[in-house]
Amino acid sequence: MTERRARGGRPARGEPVLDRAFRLLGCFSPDRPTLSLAALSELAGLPKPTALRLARKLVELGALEQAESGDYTIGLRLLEIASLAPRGHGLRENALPYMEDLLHATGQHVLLSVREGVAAVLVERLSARGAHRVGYRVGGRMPLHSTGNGLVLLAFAPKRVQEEVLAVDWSADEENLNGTGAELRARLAAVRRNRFAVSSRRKRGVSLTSVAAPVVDRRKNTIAAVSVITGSEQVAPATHIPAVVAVARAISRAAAL
Amino acid sequence: MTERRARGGRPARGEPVLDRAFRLLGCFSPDRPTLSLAALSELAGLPKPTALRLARKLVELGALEQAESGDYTIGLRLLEIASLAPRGHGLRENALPYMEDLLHATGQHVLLSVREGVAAVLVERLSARGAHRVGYRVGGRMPLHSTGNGLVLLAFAPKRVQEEVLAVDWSADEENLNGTGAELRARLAAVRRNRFAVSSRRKRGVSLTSVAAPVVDRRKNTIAAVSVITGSEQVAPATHIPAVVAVARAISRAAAL
DNA sequence: CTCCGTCGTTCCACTCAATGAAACGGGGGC
DNA sequence: GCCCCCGTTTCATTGAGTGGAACGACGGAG
Repeated sequence: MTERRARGGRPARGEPVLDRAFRLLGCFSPDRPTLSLAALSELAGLPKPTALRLARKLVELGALEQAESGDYTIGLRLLEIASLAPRGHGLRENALPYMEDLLHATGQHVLLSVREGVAAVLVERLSARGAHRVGYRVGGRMPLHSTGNGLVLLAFAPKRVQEEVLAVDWSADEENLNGTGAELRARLAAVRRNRFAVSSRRKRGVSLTSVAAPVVDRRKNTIAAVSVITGSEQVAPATHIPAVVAVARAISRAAAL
Repeated sequence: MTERRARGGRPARGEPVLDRAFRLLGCFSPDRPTLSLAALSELAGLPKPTALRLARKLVELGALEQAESGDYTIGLRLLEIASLAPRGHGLRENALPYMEDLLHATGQHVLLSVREGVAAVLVERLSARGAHRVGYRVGGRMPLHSTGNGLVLLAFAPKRVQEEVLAVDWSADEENLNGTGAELRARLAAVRRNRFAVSSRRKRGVSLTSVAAPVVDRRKNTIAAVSVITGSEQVAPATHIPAVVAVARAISRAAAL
């Protein structure tokens, strides 16, 4: 009689818990640093009870934190763990003093980034007092084809990665002033020859110029890139090339230990 | 005939996957930034096949990375996610310029930390050229009872937390020069009254003095602590009190936005 | 005041994703 | 040759994970 309908039961195609958990974590972004349960469940595409259960466990583990309002935030535990990433804080630790030198000697911003797939991830940023506000955020991603750091990382990346980036037509990218296809290819060759890159890009009207150089490990593999960013109205960017190259070498030596 | 023995089957008491995954991540430490599968399985107390399966999934998700040697490392993806923690990089972003001022104006190291349970977690550290090497690592933990930052965070923490710390007998702690029980209690009262803390501790023979002050939010809740660390042979630490207090207020204002 | 929408939450019958003992192949030391 | 430890694959077993439904609380609109 009591016509019992199937209640719950597994999802059509089961998806590993870990994938879902990291999808939850991935829902946060600079624009959305805090999220309600409903938003989380919506963004991650998970049923509410599932999102709740996962979020609670993540809070218990310290990966998330919960404000009094009930909204969720990324937790400190993740920072503790992430600070052990050799390509992150490990690298940063060695590079920081040299980056400070570079900041005082040159431009408005000094950036340190590493390649992750077909993007550059910003590991550290130092900014001079009263520098132009830039959109670059530590932990954020930037394109490989239209930034100084990106060009360096791309030029010394495996062929496979280069082809993947070159296959895309970037001509619609407003910020990109580095050309596409053959043009970009020539640029990369130049970067390999000179062992530095100079690149301009347009950001909300103003054009910014970056000078970048590779950081290498013992075996001369490029592991990161340092760059100085200056506004176009400043002194000729070429002035900074020797300083950037020198600092990149210094960091390479410090990181080789 | 083919005497089939039960193969595998669930563990005696099933343990959530997420707990295990984070246990794996928690196995890494400053001394052990890279781990082999065997080490991972050993440290996390997981059967080898289970450790392998989890580690592989974490690599797929970017939470771990694998060197050519096969050893595992913390991955960059975690840094990307962690950089969205409001109490981590969010706070840091606002504090950094003021911390630089403080560094140039005063001591050897400038520290920014927040409380996580009964420990202080270091969110940022700036060090002067040629400063004493200190064991403090960004992302690392320090005790609440024996550091300047710790005392500030403890003094303004909920009663519950204070009692938990006070209940422990710290007299065996070699580094602690702040006393225990009633002594420590009096110290905390003083910190609340003065709104700054001065604390010394012994580190490998040399004694270091830190001057710390609270960073507060709009509602005057203490959310972090800034401190300057100087070697004992330097100028009187008290000299730095006004600077530290002023910078703490500046950061409070900047973080209130 | 009532109504309605949305939010976080609990319940629980249903399964498949997760499990780990066993067995395997390969490399390094002795 | 032998042994030992490493990472890996296999597969019978089962409880951890699941989500539709239902609930109480809050708040804004009527």
